[in-house]
Amino acid sequence: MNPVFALVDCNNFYTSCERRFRPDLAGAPIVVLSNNDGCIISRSAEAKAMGIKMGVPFYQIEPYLTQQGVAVFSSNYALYADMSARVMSILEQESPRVEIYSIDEAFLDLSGMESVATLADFGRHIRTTVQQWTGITVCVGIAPSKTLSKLANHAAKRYPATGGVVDLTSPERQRRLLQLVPVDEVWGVGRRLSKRLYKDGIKTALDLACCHPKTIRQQYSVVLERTVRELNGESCLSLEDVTPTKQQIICSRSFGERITCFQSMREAVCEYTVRAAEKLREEGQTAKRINLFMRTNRHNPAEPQYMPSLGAELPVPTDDTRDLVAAAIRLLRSSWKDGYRYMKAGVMLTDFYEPGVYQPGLFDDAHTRPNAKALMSVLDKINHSGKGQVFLAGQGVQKEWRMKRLHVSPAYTTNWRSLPVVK
DNA sequence: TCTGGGGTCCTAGGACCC
DNA sequence: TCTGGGGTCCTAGGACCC
Repeated sequence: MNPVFALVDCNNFYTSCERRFRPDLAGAPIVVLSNNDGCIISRSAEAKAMGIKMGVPFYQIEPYLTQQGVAVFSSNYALYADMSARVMSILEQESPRVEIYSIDEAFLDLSGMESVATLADFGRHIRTTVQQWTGITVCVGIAPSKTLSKLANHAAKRYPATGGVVDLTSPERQRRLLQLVPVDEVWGVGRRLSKRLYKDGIKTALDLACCHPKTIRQQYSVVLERTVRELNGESCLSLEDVTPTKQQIICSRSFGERITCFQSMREAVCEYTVRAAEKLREEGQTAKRINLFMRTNRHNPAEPQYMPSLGAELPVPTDDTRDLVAAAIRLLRSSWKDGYRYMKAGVMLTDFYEPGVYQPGLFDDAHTRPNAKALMSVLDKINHSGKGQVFLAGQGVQKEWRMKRLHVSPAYTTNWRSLPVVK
C-alpha cells in the first residue's frame, strides 16, 4: 500500500487562540510576543498584510503598532497548550494514526483512505470539524511523503482558491508546485543550506528534486539526500505516532532585568532546576547528568562578555529536586563571576535512565533519601492542583529577574478564576 | 535600555584501546 | 632516517525545526 500523509496545520495559531476569547477583535490585526515580550512570534492575517515581519524585536515597532491600533499579547502558553489539545483530540477521533508534531500541527496517516472518500473531501471534513468545534482554522496538505505534505500545506495556506486543502498525490501536480516554490521553503532547508544551494544554482524545490540523491549525499549530507527522495514522492520519514522518550530536558529563560548579584542568580538557577526536575518526573525518567549555562548579552559588543557552560555527573541517576538543585548550585558556585550583567541562564538534564534500571558501581554511594518518591509526588500534586504553590526557599520570593509579560491574556480555559464572562 | 525557548539529528575530532 | 591502523565512544558544535 502506498503511504499517504496529511499535514494539518493551524493558521496563525497563537493569534487565533487569543482572538477566540476576544470577539471584539474580529478582523483586527493581532500579534503575539515571545517570552519577555522580546519579539513578534505570531501574526494574524491582518498583521501580516500590514507588513509586520516575523521575529522583529518588539521595542523596534512598538510605537508603530500602537499608532496602527494593533492588538498586542504576551505569549500565554497555558492557553495555547489547552487549545492545541482540543484540536489534536479531534484529529485523533477522525483519523486512526496521528503524530503530533508541534503545538499547532500534526501528521495523519491516510494510507488506504482513498477507497472511503476522496482525500480532498476528507481534508475538507477535517477542516470544517476543527473549525466548528474549536473555532481554529486549519489547512490540510495531502501527499505521499511528509516533505511533500508540508509543501502541499504551504500551498493550501498561500492560495485561498484551494479552500485550505491541497491534494498533492498526483506526480504532475507535484511537479507544478515544486517549480513555483523557492528552495528555502522546503522542509529541512534552512538559511545556511539554502545559501549554499543557491550558489550551486539550485533555486527552486524542483531544482533540488532533480538532483541526484547520491551526489547530494556526497556534497551536502544524508539529511538532504532524504529530502531529495521525499520531494520525489519516496517516503523516507515514517509516521511516529508513539512519542519517543526525550533525550534531554532544558529549562532556560532570559531575565526581565539583567542579573548582577549572585543571590538573584542563585534563585533563578534554583527555579529552573525545580522546573526541569518536574518535567523529568512527568517523563518518568531519572537523569545522571546536569548542565548549567549563563550568558551576558551577546547582542551588545560593548559589554564584557562571559558565557560559561559546564556540567556534572550525579552519583546515581535521580529525579529528586533536592539532589538536582544541590548539583546545580555547585555548578553555579564554580562558574559564577562578579562584574557581569547576565541576561540569561539555563539548566539542562541529560543521560536518562528509567527508574530502577541503573546499575551502580561497587563503590558508588547509591544512597537515596528515604521517602524521596513520595515527597516529590506530593509536591507535584500540590503544584498541579491550581490551589497554590509549594516551593524551595532557594527559589526566592521577590524575583525581580522574572520575565516580563506586560500584555498577557487570562488563562481562560485552565483556571476557574479566569473563565470568560458573557454579559 | 530593548533581540524566545525547547527540542532533534548529524558530523568531526579527540581519547582510548588493541 | 625510520614510530600502524582500525575501531569505538564521547563531546562539542552546527544545522535544522516549530
